[in-house]
Amino acid sequence: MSNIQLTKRQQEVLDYLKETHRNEGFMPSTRDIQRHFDFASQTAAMSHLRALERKGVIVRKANKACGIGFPEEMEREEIVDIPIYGSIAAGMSQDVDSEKEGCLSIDISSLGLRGNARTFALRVRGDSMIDAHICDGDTVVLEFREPRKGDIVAALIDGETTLKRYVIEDGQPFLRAENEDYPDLIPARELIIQGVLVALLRSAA
Amino acid sequence: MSNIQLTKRQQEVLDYLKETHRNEGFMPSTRDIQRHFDFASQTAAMSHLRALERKGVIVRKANKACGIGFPEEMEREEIVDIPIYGSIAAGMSQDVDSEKEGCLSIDISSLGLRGNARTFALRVRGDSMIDAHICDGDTVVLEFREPRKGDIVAALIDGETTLKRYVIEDGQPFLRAENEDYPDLIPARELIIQGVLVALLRSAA
DNA sequence: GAAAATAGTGTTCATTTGTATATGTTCTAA
DNA sequence: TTAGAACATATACAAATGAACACTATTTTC
Repeated sequence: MSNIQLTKRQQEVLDYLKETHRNEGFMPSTRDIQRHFDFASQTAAMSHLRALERKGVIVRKANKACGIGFPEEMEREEIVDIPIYGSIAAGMSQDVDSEKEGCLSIDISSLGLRGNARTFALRVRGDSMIDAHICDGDTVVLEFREPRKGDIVAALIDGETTLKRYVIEDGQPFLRAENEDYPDLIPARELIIQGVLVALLRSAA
Repeated sequence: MSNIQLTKRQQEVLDYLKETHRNEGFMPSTRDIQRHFDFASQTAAMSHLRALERKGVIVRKANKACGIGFPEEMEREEIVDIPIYGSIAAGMSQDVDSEKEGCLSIDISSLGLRGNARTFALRVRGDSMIDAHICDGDTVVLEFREPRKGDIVAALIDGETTLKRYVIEDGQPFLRAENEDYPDLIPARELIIQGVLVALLRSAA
C-alpha cells in the first residue's frame, strides 16, 4: 500500500479528512481545510491534497465538490452492523432495538453472509456447547431463519435463550447440549427458534 | 432506527447514494442524482433528499456541497482492515502485502484491539490446537508483539508457520500443541514468533 | 371529501468550490 | 551550495452546487 512517508503536516491534513468523514459523513472542501488549519490561503489546502493524492492515501475526482475518497474504503467489502443482545433475550422477537447492548460491524464476506440476511449476535454464557468449541464469553452471530437438522440454534426455553444443537430423532425435534454433563432438552409444548448460528467471534482481550 | 417505510423511488435514490459512496468514496450532488435518474429538474432530487432526511435514513448539512451522511456509519466504531495471509506464511515478515489472500474488515472494539496495533490474520489448518477450541478452518487474528507466557502464538518452525501455545519452563521457551496427539516443539536454535493471538473468527458457511 | 404526502417540471439566484497563476520562505538531501 | 520539496500568501475566475419559488398531477391517508 502507501509506504511513502507522509510529512507531519500532511498527516494532520489526512487526520482531519478522516475525522470529518467519520463525524459528518462527508468530505470537507478545500476551504473547510483552510479554515480548520487557519491557512491564509485556500491554495495551501489544495497543494496538501495534491500531495496526499500523489502519495496514494486519497483519491480525488476532478471538478467535483468535496470529491475525496479513501482507497481502503473503496476496496473494502460491504460492512454490516449486527446488533448484540445480551444472553437474557426474552421478548426480543419484535422490539429488538431497545435492548441492544452493542454492535458488531464486519464485512459480509468474512462472515459468509448473504447481504439480505437478518442477523443478530449474542454473548455466550456457560460451557454447555464446549464440545462444539464454543466457549464462555464468545460472541455468536445468528441468522433469523428456519433451522435444519444439526444446526446450532438459539432457542427460547422457559423464558431464557440458550444455545444448543437442533436435533431431530423419530420426527421429534429437540435440543442437545454439546457437553455430556448437560441433558437433552425436550420441549414441553413448542420450540421457539430465535436464530441459527452462522459465525462466531472470540476476543482474547 | 428508521422503521418508517420508504417508497420505491426513495429506496432507489438511497441505493444510488450508497452505491456512489461505495464506488467513489464521496456523495453525489443533487445534479448527479438528477442526471442518474434522468430528471428534467434538479428540484426532484432535492425533494427526494428532503424526504430521506425526514425519514432519518440520511443526515444533511445545509449549504454544504454533497453534504450527505449515513447515520449508521457515523455511529459505527472505527473499522480496521486486517490482511489475511495463507497458512503458508514463510517470508512474510517484511514483504507482507504481496501474499495477501483476502481481507477482514471489522470494528476495533469488537476485537478488543488497540487502534495502533499491527495485526494480521491466518487461516488455521489442522487440529493441533483443538483443546484450546481453535478448529480447522478458523481465522485467527494475530498482533505483532512480544509473546507472554501462556499466549497462543504463530511461530516459524522449519519454514512453516504453526499456531501453538508459548510456554516457558526452567527459563526455556518452547511451543506446545493443545492436542495430546502432538508433541512439544523445542526450538533447535531460535524461535521466531510472528504474532500473538488476539481474536478468532469462525464462519459456519 | 379534504388534507397531506409523493413525484415531478421549469427557472432563477447566491454561494460554494475546484482550479490556476504568480510569488515568497524554510527546510532537507544530494 | 544548490536543487527540490514542503509550506505558505494573495488574487481571480469559471463551474458546481444548494436552495428557493411557482406550478401540475397523482396517490395515500385521515
